[in-house]
Amino acid sequence: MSSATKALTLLSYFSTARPEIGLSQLCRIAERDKATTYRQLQALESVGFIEQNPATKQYRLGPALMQLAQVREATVPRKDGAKTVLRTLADRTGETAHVTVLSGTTLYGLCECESPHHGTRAVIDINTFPLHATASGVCALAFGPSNLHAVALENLDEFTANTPTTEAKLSELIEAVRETGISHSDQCYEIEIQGIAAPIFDHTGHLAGAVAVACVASRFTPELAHTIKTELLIAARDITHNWGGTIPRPIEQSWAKSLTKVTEQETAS
Amino acid sequence: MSSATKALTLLSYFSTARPEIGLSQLCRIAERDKATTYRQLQALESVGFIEQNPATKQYRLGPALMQLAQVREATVPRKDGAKTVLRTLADRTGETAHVTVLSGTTLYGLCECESPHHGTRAVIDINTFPLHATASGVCALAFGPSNLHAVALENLDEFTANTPTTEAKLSELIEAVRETGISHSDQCYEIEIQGIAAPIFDHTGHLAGAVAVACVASRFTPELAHTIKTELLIAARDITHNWGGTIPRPIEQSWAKSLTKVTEQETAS
DNA sequence: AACAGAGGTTCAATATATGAACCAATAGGG
DNA sequence: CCCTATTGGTTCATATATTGAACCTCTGTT
Repeated sequence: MSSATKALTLLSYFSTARPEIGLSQLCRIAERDKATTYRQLQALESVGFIEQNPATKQYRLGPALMQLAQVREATVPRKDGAKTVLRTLADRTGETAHVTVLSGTTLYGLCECESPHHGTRAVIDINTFPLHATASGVCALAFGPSNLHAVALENLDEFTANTPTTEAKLSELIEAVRETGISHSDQCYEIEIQGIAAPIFDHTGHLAGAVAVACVASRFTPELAHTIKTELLIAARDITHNWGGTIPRPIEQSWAKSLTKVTEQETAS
Repeated sequence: MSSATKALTLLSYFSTARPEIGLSQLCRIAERDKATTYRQLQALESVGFIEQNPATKQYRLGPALMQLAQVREATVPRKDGAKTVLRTLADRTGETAHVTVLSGTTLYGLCECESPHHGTRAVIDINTFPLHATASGVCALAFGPSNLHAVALENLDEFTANTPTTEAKLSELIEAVRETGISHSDQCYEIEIQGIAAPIFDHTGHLAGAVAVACVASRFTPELAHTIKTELLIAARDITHNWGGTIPRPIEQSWAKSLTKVTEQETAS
């Protein structure tokens, strides 16, 4: 881990829940030395990545991030192309929808949209999604570059009793997703949360990310699952299109198959 | 300069004009060693600040910036509170409007809005504003913390023939701004561009940034200047309000005085 | 086939990061 | 009013991570 990486990592401790952090506090959270941390904060401040609240002496994220994010979005317009679709998805399903983007071997959260339909709802409060324990992650494993597999196996943390912590279990999940084109995580990351995800592709035909719905488990019924899957596929197509990509033929075929199957089950019951 | 700072500085070479940069190209632009630059890019990529376009192998800004910017805006909502005001300002003046924020001793560009009224228009393509050579910068010097002065004097680059490059000339400008509450830069940074700026304050009563209009010099008339000043003061009040601050009494008084003076001049001519 | 340019890698030299201990200032408690 | 426990910030010898010239490998051009 380079010193630059270590300094940058400090930024990840800031969140909407904890927007300002003091020096000592940050040292405790990050389990770092005070002198080092202080100097790293100075370095970050000098380039505008953080700034110090003059009143409290606490640190918070800085203005340079706004510019860079603007350039990023102008370069790779992901957020704009996802936001409206996400809102529709959240609205039609009544559950929290979110989009992740794959960069290298890491799956980053891009955008989240909660539905106002229910009082209780899932809140997505993670920055990087564990590949093995989330619907979006397994989706990436199923359709993303093959080197993701090794990365996933290196980190099989057990978040809940349902988390797949063995290669066998994970491969089984991945195989199922490859067949249906839709990923389903039954409380693998968080208890009480069911996740369903579909892949998004870029103009090169590679996996660009995933769109997912996080559903409170107690509300989860076969009917809702069907609605979510239907809407999810629409959203995945729309976002893929907005990002300038196209859904690969095999994926579209597996989607067609799995949706009719679901419908048959529905009508049978 | 710490190694982290050096790595972070690489990010500033990315812009909407040059969104993707290859390794060799970046080395030339930044005048850096290839091996070092490569490792720094790796470090930046590992934390999602940049990513490599798999097709071209070129680097571009990464997705982690989007999240951080989101947290920053949730923490210190600057952009939202400026955008609509800026649009109105650009619309009513017919010129390009922009907002800068002061962080430490650096003045960062936050947001820009061009007016569609004219074919030729000013484009704000800088990230950090020189304190001595821009209307916003002199505004910050006039009403910001006193330590800015020393920073400004350390860097009196001559951009045009009009740029104030001596302490005396700069002090003269600052004094004028302190009296009128409005800063005017007559082609100090870029030839053919007139800048007019007004200060913005935060809830602690300290200077938070500036709002400015960049006007193509050939269109600049006393009438337009008057319009710009009038609208600028409205914008400064609105943004200050949106950022939870208030305009200090003395500033409001100097504004009242300088606007009536301008009006007198207008009517006299 | 030879060449030029790209991205990426190696290793010794050395500049840079590190952290225990230390200061100064502030806030609360007895 | 002193004592203690915080805080943010600083110092300096030590040791570790950064550096860059030279090198490799691959790709497209002449």
